[in-house]
Amino acid sequence: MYDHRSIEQKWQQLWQESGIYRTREDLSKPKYYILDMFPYPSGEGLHVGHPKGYIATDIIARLRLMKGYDVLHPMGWDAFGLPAENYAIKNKVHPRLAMEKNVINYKRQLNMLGFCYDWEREINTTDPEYYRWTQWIFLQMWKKGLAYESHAPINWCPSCKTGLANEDVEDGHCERCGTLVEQKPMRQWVLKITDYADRLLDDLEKLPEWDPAIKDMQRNWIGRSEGADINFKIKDSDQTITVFTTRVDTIFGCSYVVLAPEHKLVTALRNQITNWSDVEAYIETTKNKTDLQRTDLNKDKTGVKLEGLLAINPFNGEEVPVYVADYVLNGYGTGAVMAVPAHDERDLKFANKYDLPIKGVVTETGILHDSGKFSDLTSEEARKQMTVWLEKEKLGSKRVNYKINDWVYSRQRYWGEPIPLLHCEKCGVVGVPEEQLPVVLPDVESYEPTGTGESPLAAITDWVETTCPTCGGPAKRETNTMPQWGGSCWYYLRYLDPKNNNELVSKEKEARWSPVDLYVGGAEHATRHLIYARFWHKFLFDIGVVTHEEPFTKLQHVGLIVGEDGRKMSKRWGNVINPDNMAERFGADALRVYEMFMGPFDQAAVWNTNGISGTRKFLEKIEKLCSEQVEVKVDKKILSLLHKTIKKVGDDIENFRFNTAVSALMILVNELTDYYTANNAWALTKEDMAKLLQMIAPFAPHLAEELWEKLGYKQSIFKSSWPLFDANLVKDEVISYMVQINGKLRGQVEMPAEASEDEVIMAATTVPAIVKWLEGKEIRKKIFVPGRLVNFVI
RNA sequence: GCCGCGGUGGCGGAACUGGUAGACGCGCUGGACUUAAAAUCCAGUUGUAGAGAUACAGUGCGGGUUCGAUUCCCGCCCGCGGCACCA
Repeated sequence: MYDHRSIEQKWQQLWQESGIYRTREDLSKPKYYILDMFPYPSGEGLHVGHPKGYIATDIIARLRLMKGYDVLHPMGWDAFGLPAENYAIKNKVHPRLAMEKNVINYKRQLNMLGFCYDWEREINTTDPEYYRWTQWIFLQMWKKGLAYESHAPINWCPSCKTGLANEDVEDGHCERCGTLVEQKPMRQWVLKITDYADRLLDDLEKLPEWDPAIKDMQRNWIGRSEGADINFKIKDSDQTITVFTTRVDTIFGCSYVVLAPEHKLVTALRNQITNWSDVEAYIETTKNKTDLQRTDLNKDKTGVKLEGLLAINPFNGEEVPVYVADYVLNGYGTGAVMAVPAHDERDLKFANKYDLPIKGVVTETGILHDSGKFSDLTSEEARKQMTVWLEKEKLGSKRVNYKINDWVYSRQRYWGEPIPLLHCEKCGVVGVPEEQLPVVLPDVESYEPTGTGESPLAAITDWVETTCPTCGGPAKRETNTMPQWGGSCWYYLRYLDPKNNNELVSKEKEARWSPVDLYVGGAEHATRHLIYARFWHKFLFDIGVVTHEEPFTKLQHVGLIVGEDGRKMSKRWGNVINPDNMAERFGADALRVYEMFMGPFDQAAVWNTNGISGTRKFLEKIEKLCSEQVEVKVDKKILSLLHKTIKKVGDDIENFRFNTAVSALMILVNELTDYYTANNAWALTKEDMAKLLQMIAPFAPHLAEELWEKLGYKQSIFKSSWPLFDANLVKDEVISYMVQINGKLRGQVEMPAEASEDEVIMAATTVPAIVKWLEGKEIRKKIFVPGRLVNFVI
């Protein structure tokens, strides 16, 4: 039984005093930038699931340190956001105070687990010296026309009283509080992420070391689809309905055209529509539906025919009726579709309900018929030729559409970065001059959201009212703030040069450390933070601030740790396991090893407190084995096992197979312990026992340091070089061949590694267990796999 | 509906490019030590039959390829995650 409390405290203090984990900026060494997704410091503190990813990066960082890299492994706080603000409203304290308290607690917990962060580079998104640059980047985007003011309806959370981005809505509900989201027209700032949609999609191909699951989620979210815009002239009118379709090839089966209820043409054609009151009533009812009601797939399709209107199919001149129906979304494509009930499920439902013609034009084998001169072509070929024809006749054009929408970037809340813009009566919207940044978030009387479309900042008259830097006349500050996701879009760059007062990162530091070599975090960020950060990074590349097009070379997602009841750890279920208790009872080292041993890193794992006692026992064994130097009687087999283990542990760590690395170490320690018990001697020399400790060190740094010191080493184990394996010792001298009869294992035979095929087969036929099976049988085939097996087919 | 991931003992999970299925750990059973318990140590632990050697079955289900399949192919079932009236 070792005293983990004193050992862990001792080494944490020594590490802090020596500054051993400070990044050296040693240009003679190769760089390695390893990053965790920085946490939001919540009031509850860490639960046992949070550090899983941090443990993994800590292990890899320590391995790389020992392998001679200049390692950058920083940590910081993503500290703007709603929970701190809601806490502030409830308790009438400044959110900054709650946040500062939480940060202290988080930092204590992280240090308790022995992480090797370089705390001199700590950043906090709520620090004006930090968000000065968040505002600066926003300003550059605004100058390039990538930030624009919009009045379109957006997602509005009536409980949080703020607008939300599409990414913040889950299943029609507010991602933060679960309230049903409404559509509300509102003035807002929007970032034109759609301008980067193509690059965000195409450049995923340049990221071979990204988790494929995350890449797929991003592809899905961007949702590129290729098709064509097609113009349908309206009979007896100079207006045209442009529809978007990915299936031009089915156009000869088009039996009607549909407009979204919000489509501009509906009101523009009002005078020609003879049943306007019906149409108006329909539009009114859709307006009152929530998005969730509108997009419910199971609901009946509804719509109203626009009497008096006929649209002309440009391919065959056919006149088809026009409907308005809310199954067509105004926000996607052109807000109008051509309906082909024979080849589209949704159109079919609608056609059946309103008794519209259903005309098939493509066979099951994908060949067109009844399609004029395009008949007999394949769908694919027809799409090409028909699009060419459209462009030649000027009746339409090729078109690419995306599901991703521009990023609604303003929030009507207090605890966020002020948007650095002014509204001047004469000059319109004016950017705050760069030398006046940061626009510091002022203190307010009440943090309560107003619900008026303005943030609580609007109440501070002497902050809001200012002068226009362009004309010197009166101007008002923008009172909306940035969303939670703003500060995290670029934080990985600030770690490179956290105290730079002149630029967000210097050219030298950027060139030295960019891009991030390894980034680890939760998959829930796939379509938010990870898309936003790539978007900002590409923008920064375009304006020459960074030198790479992608910020993160390798991305690995971490699997959740769920409670012992199989549910997500939450106060609500009372299944939260606190790392403080676990570290107190079993030690930080045992907790670290356990979390890595639980299972595959990227898969969800169920917490089991019994399991941690197993890794504690493992560490006890090592402690017993290594704390006292004894006589050495070298055992060749165990020496070979040591070298195999060195190879395996090194490979496994780099490939996120921590569970099998730990298992390999357990096997080695078990062998050494058994030998020690039987012979009262080490099976390995002191130098080789030290190699065992070096392998343990990334996983259990405190115990490894302690035992390393006991073996007589004066410098930290993390200043030593990662052991190399001897390829000759990894190879087996004697191979145990399995002998099969008809593919079934019937015996084994030990042969020297250099034995020939004939020798092995010879030996195999004489194994008693095999002789029995071969007796009186004819061997039809002999299969020999070098180093593995012999199989007799009889 | 579309995309992705997964299904192996009582449990978490191993198994390299098709080659000993169940490593390692937890739990459980029996034993040693102890007045007793905890801790520790030893033995066992997929199922069926058998005292045992051993035999047969066995990696979600049904087929296939192969000397040999958890691994490859075809067709399903179930679970998880993402997207979704996206035309």
